[in-house]
Amino acid sequence: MRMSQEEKEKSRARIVASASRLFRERGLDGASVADVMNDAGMTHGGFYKHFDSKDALVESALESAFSEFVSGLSQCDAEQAFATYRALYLSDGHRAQPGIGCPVAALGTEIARGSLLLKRAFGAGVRRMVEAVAVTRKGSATARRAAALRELSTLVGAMVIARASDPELADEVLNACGRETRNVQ
Amino acid sequence: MRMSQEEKEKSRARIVASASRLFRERGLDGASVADVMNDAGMTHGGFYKHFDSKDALVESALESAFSEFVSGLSQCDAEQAFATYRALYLSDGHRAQPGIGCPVAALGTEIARGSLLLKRAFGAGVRRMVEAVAVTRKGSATARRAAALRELSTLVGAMVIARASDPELADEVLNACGRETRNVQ
DNA sequence: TGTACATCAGTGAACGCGCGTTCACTGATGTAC
DNA sequence: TGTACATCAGTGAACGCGCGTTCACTGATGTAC
Repeated sequence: MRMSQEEKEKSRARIVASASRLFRERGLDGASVADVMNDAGMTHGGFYKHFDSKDALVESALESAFSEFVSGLSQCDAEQAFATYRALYLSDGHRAQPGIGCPVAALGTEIARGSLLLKRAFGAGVRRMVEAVAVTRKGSATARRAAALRELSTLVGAMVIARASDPELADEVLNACGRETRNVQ
Repeated sequence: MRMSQEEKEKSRARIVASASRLFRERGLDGASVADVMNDAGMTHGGFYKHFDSKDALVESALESAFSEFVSGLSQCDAEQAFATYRALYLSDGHRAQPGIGCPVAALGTEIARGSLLLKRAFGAGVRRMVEAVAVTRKGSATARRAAALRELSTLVGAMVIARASDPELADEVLNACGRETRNVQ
C-alpha cells in the first residue's frame, strides 16, 4: 500500500542509517540489500523505490557515516580537541564498534577497489575529517592541514592494524600511538 | 591424470602466489577460488587437493604476501633503511600496485571481519614488518618498537586514505606523510 | 468540499548469476611383490 | 629389474545458496475536477 511522502522520507532515512552502520560492521559485500532493508524494518523488494542500485546506497551511506563521525568529533572543546580525538579514536570502544566509528578505518581498503565516483564521495568525507582536525593545530593553514593529514593517517593506520590483528598486538599498537605522539622522532 | 609429488608442490606454490596477488588486488571476496586457480593455470576443481577451504588459502596467501613484502623492505641499507622504506611505501608505484604491496594497506579492513585464526596470521605478519622497521630506529628496544608501530601506522593510514580517495587528496596525503615526518609536532 | 481516478511505497515471489564446495572420472605416478 | 595394482592430481559438470535486481500486485495517498 502506498505511504505518504513524509513516511517515504522517514523510510529512506532509516535505510541510510541502517546501511551506514551495517556496511561499517560487515563490509560493503558483507551487508546485502536484504540485510539493510530488514534492519530498516522493511522487505527488500521496495529498495529500488529509494535507490537506483546498491552502489547509490553505498554513496549515501558513506556520506551519512562521515557526517555522523565528524560531528561526534567536533563536539569536543577546541583547545583540548585533538587530545580528545586521539583518545576517542584509539579507544577500545572505537575498536569494538566499527558500526558507529570512523568510515576510513572500517571501509578504506574496500573503497580503494570502488569506482572513482565512490572515491570522490569518500575523499569528500576525509576532507571533512581533515578540516575538523586541522583547526586544533597551530601554524599556517598549509602546515595545519599537513599535520592533520599525518595525524589522521596515524590514527587510521593504528585502528586498521589493531582490528585486523590478535588482541595482544592490537593493544600494543593502540598504546604506541595513543601516548607521546608529539615526541615521535 | 595424476601428477608427480614435485609437480604438486609447484602447483601449490603457483596457487599461493596467484592468491597472494589477486587477494591484494581484488579483495578476499573479489577473487574467487576459480579466479585464483585459473590464474595459476588450472581449473577450479582441483583446488581442494591442496587446501581444505578458501579460508585456508587466505591464511597461506597472507603469510606469503607478508614474507614477500618484508623481504623487499629488508634489502635496503640499514642506516638509510627507514627513509627508503617510507619513500617506497608512499610511492605512486606502491599506490598503483596493491597486488605486490603491503598486505595491511590492501586487506586490513577485510581481515578485521575475519576469524581470530586469520587475525593471528595477520598479526604475525605485522610483527615481522614492525621488527624490520624497529631495527632502523635508535633507543631502547621498547622505544624502537613503539616508534616502529607509530611509523607503520602512519604509512598504512596514508596509503589506505590515498587509495580510497580521489587522486587530488591521494597526492596530498602521500606528500604530507612523505616529508618532514620527524617534525610532526 | 466531495468524488473519481491515477500514482506509487511497500510486499513477496521470481529471475539469472557467480560463489564455495563436491563428485565421478581419467590416467600417470608411486609402491608392493 | 619387471609387473600388477592402488593412489591421487587435475578435469569438468554439478550441487545448493545468497546475491542484486525485476516484477505483478495491493491499497492508501495525492490530485484533477
